[in-house]
Amino acid sequence: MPDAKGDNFAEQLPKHYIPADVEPRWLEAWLKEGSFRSEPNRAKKPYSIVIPPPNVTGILHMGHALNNTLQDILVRHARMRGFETLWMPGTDHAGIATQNVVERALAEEGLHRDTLGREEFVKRVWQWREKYGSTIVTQLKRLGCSCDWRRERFTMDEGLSRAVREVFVRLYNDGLVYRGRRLINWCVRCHTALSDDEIEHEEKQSSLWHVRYPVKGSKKILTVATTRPETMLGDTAVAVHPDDKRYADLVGAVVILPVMNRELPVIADAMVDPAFGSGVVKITPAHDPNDFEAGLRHDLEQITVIGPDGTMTEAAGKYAGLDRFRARKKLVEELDELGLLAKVEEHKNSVGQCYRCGQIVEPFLSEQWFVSMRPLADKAIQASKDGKIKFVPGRWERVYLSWLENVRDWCISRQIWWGHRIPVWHCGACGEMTVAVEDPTVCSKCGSDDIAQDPDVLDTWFSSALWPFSTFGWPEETPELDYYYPTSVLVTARDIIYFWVARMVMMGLHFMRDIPFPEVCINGTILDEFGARMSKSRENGIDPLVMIQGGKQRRFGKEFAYEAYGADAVRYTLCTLTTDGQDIKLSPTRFEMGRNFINKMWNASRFVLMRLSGVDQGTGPLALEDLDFADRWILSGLGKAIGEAGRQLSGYRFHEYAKTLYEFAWGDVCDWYLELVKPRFGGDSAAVPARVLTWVLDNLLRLLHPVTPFFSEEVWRLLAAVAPSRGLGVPEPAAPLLVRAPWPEADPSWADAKVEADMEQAMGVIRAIRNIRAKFNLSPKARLAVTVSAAEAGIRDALLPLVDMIKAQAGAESLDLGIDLGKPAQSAAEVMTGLQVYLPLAGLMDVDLERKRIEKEFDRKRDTLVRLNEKLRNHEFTSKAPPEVVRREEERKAELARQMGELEALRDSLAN
RNA sequence: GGGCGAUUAGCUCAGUUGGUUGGAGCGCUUGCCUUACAAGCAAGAGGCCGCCGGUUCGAGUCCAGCAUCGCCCACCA
Repeated sequence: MPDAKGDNFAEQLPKHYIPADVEPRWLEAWLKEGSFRSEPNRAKKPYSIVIPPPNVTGILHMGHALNNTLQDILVRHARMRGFETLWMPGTDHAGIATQNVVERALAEEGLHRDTLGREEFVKRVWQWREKYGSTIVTQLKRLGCSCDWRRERFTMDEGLSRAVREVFVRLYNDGLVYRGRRLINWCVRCHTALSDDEIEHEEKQSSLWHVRYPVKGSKKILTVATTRPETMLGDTAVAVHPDDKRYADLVGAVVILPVMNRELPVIADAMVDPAFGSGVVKITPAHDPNDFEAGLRHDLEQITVIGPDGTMTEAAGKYAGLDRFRARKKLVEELDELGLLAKVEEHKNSVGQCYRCGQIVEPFLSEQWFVSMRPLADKAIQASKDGKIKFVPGRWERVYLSWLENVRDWCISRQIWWGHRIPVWHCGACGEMTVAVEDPTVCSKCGSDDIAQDPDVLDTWFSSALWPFSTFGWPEETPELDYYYPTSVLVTARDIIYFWVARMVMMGLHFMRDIPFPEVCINGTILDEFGARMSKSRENGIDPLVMIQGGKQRRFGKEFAYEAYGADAVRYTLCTLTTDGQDIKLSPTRFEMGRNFINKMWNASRFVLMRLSGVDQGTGPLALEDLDFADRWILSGLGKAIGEAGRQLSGYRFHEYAKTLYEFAWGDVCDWYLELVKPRFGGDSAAVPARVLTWVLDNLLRLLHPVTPFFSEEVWRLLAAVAPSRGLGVPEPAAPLLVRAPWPEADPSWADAKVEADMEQAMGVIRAIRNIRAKFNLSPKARLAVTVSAAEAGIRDALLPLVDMIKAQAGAESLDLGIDLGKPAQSAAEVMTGLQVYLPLAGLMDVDLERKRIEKEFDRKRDTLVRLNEKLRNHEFTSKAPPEVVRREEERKAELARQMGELEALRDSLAN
């Protein structure tokens, strides 16, 4: 660790902040000190967050960076506020995603899971996880995430697996888990069932084929419209609307299914929309959800013509063995040749695709396990309606509710190998199912030992749904579960409101009899600089690690090199961009903003450290009278900033929090206070400004810590070397580590509206002088004689004690302050609220330029005055607007008139 | 088909409960290597707040409609 000793150590500090020299060091130190550890502690209030567990296959992307930065800000803030704070980390086994990744890796070695066998394959996945599964965890640490890493969990851990089994068995016993032969979504590539939520719908241009079905024993033809002709091979009926007069006589008749020459009954069912197509629908119970239902109503046969691998089955006759899309093409050709293709229309329809591999999914009839959602969902709806769960922004509550209100039963069985095996054993002897938490050895009914465990595994989201309590040891009644549940808030992205948030609420309410979190903070989605989602195929992603550590990155077909902005800069930038859950258009250059801010803070800190070394700050309390005007002003600002920062964080207004710090730190402290304090470090007057400066920096670091933990911790350490004890009262030793230091509190006595107003006035004068300097291109070194003419005594008196300060900041040799002082000859002027500033420019002034400037100013004010006069003459306004508004406008009018008078006089004086 | 979000400076975005003269960062212009910082300092230019109505003494802000873009949902044979 770089030395922080010796009087001039601060001068040795680099002029640019170098995150790479700082961040890894603190990472290690915090972990070594156990700074993020948490234990149940009855003496303190708990604050807990469970991390949205990233997939073990995952590598950190910008969405993670944003989501986890926000969580870390909340967690660090809570920790500093004195809560017993736990951020619970972990990863998700991500069944299908991980299986796919490992299958691809095996394919590179020429291996396939089927040749390895289930046991060996699962072993390989575990090995893969051992090797690569901690990648994202390391990356989260690098980002600065202050999780209690000792407690890291994995959804396939022993404990969590136990929770999964327990939940399954209890739900089964409650009648909320059941098995059934249903039409589910089937991915022909992943070879598994999927839940409705795992399907992504995409609108595609397709065709609507009209096919002629001859009526048996008649010359009549029924024309049927379909978007999926290949499924007609599995038709078991055609249907018309019961009230459709066109076909009333045909109900009960029989049609001949083309190609297959199967006889199909014509049935009447209200599901048919007579206005669509010909008003006749083919019924394919095994390949369409509507038809499936209709098939049940009419007791129709279910013929599966498309198999699990996406090829046609034996039931498809001569099309057996053909890929489903080839079969479609050939079948359409055959129908055309037979003269049975009435017409083909353009048609848009949405096609369901697997969210993991993108393959078009098939409705597929099979035996699956389901969770009965209605009773669980109703509780989750009630929790929200009772206000027990609040969404931020609130609009997401409706999204959550509409899903719950329309939710259908959840297909939870997956025909893959990586995941929680369903705890059900089928008896070969009697067919009974034994559902048990512990592996049984014999059938629960007949006692036979000829039992085999169900081959299916559970949907990944089944175990994720238990995350807020399974991670704390449920079903055991652990101290953690008791202490940290419910958690304090959930921070996540909107695309998993259904998958995850709603299901956690359902499971939490059912098994813990309490909500898992009272608030759900939904952060925006990170998009590229053109507003597109980041994806590998678009090559538009921005790697957070590259932004943090620097390096090369391919984007849009080109390779770019980036400097190391540092984790703090990435965090700060993301924080400022987070406004009310809006999506974020991001480009790599945005991180310069965070880098610049931290660099500015670094240099301000260097300045303070350099000034402080060797200064005796004293040991007694400072009285307000001891303080300079500038000290009073910055303390007043500090108090406001502390209040603001805390309020904004409590309301999840991350952007406002960052902005508050930016304005106070860069605007007030750097641009003004540091400049004001400089002259006071010359002689022996340094004790007071040193104390205040130390205190301001101390507080600022604490305010910054949640968002820029590394930088602030580093400066905290450096500050301790020159000012181990701090405070405006009797100085007290600072906390050894900032990460555990208390969140600042504002002393109400700091607030001083008069000081702030006077400072505002003085700043105006300083800016006016600088403005004139710039306008007339005066050398920065030119020492000027300034005249400030106040309109009234109050203004003069307020400025009187600040004359030296104004002179110093504006670079004035002299400053003549008085009431209604005339304009010195050949001077430029600035007319401001309550006063004029004059600057003599003998020989330097361009009279025409100055006249134009004055006239422009005058015209602008006149226009305003005209509008203001109209407003004030309007009786509606003066009678209806609140009196203080009217009064304010009256005052404004008077001031405007005064300023116009001054401008007029100025213009006239120019003529002379 | 239903719902949600967005539309404000050249770009990316803030804008609290309606109330003086609508802000920031980047970019741009001018001048500065001023002993914390050129990743900086100082000064400045740049806005019919998407369009059209309405409510109101007063609308970027509230209401209705329209347009454009984006997202989500939906059993759209």
